[in-house]
Amino acid sequence: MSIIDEVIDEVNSLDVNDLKSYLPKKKKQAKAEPKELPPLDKNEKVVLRFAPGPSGPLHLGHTRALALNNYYKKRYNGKLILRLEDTNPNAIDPEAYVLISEDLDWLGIEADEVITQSERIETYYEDIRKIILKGGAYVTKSDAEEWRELKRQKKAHPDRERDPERQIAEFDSLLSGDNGIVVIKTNLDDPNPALRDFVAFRVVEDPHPLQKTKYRLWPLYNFAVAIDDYRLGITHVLRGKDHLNNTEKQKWIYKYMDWKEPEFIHYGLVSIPKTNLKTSKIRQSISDGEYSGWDDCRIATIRALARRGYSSETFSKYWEASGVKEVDIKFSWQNFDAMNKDLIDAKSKRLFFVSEPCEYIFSSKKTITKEAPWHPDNKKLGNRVEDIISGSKIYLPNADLSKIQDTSEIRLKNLCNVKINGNTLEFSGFEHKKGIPIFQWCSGNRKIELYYPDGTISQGLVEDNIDKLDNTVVQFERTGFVRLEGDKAFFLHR
RNA sequence: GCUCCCGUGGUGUAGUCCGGCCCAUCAUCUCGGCCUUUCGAGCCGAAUACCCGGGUUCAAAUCCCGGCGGGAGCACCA
Repeated sequence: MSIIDEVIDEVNSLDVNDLKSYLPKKKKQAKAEPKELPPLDKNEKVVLRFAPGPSGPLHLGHTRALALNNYYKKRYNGKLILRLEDTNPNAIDPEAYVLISEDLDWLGIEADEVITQSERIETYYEDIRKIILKGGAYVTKSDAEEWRELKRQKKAHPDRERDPERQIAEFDSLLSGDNGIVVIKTNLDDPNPALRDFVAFRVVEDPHPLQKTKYRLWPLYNFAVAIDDYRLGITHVLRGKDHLNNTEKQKWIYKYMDWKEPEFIHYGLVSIPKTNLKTSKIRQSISDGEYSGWDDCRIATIRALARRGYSSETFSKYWEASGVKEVDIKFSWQNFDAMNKDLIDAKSKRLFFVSEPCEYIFSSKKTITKEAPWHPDNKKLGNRVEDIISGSKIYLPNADLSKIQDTSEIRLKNLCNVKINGNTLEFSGFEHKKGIPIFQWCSGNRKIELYYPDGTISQGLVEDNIDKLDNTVVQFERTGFVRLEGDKAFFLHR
């Protein structure tokens, strides 16, 4: 009998309960401490940047780059530069320069420096001259399609081979009125067609919102970015995977200039479901009158989310938890909302909200006092108190009424029991009875409109004492968290 | 089509570099139970994952090969 059979027999003979003692022990959990994002390679002061195009205010999609860059800035006591990339005169909303700064302020992110690319055009001119002189760039006035077709075939355009002095002369002619482009030479044999020779400058005659007609030759994205990242001392470029090819292009500029490259980190793409983030589309809908503005509660701009009552801290928490991996991820409103709820729950006061109110008259021998806590757990917030005299109007939510009999006894939450008799609510005691339906109610006629992000609007009544809660986040019990704004309330989440 | 990146529960994430302490972490969601003057929160419990197939190895989420799947780029936009 082999040793294996012996062991099998022995094990089979054991009692089930004895066997349990052989199960591996559950390891006790190691740590509840929040996990950290991976460290950065660093030998020097960390300098990061956030670089949006000023085409509109910031939206949810921008907050990942912002949160991650700001995280590392704080972790390494580094520096964060806000760089406004306004080198396409046709794609600029002049208001965006201010809107973006406001959005950063609201998020609680402080840029140590603000740079506007359109103020740095001379720098770009100087550096491209150097690259041309080194033979790293050329000017062509050829037809765009012809030039592109040659690239597709991995062939050099004749203009590519001219000597640097000639290229400089051509460059000057672009500054003084000719049409053409400046191209960075890369490897024409590159198997990736996206990486063969890319345009560094082009002519745009349209006036720039800030520089007006001062310039006509404008740098394109990859050129301006590479120059600025170096000139501004950026040590770590942290951005989305969609920039993978751009990184390869930008490296050519570092190579020609003989510059040390920053560390490039690319995180995966985020898809944000059921959310329109396209600035141009939102702008169109605003001008069509469909949306009330950049802060319409149906869109996912920072200002709209702020108006709904999200805490700015939620954004950084969410993105830090999502990490910097190159996997593409799906944004989860559910997880995001759960994090936000964690932050606001303990400090949000509770209010009754009565939708589709039905009017009743309260009847009792004496005045009854409502004494309801502002928060069920956080007793420090105290109570809201209200005297209800016989003959007062009481409003009850229609949806709840439809579930009960006309003559039922119900409990008015935090007040007393009543019997429904026609349109009268007759006092029937204070005793807490099990199983009796409990109703939220309102005595006043304070109307409020509740706006949901899906566009629906619910009409209802709210407790009278909301004035001092204007512009704060409260919880309408059983409905969800909302932010109050005058006679409107914006739905945040459950 | 070409080039590049990436595949762990419904979702996000830890572990992958340096194979074993991983019958796989944490959060959220879902479902029970407790508590509660409805909701929420809290507490207790349950369910759910290593894309597939080969290989290497005593041992594979982890290393190798091949599939499959997802995403991005191929602009005189950013």
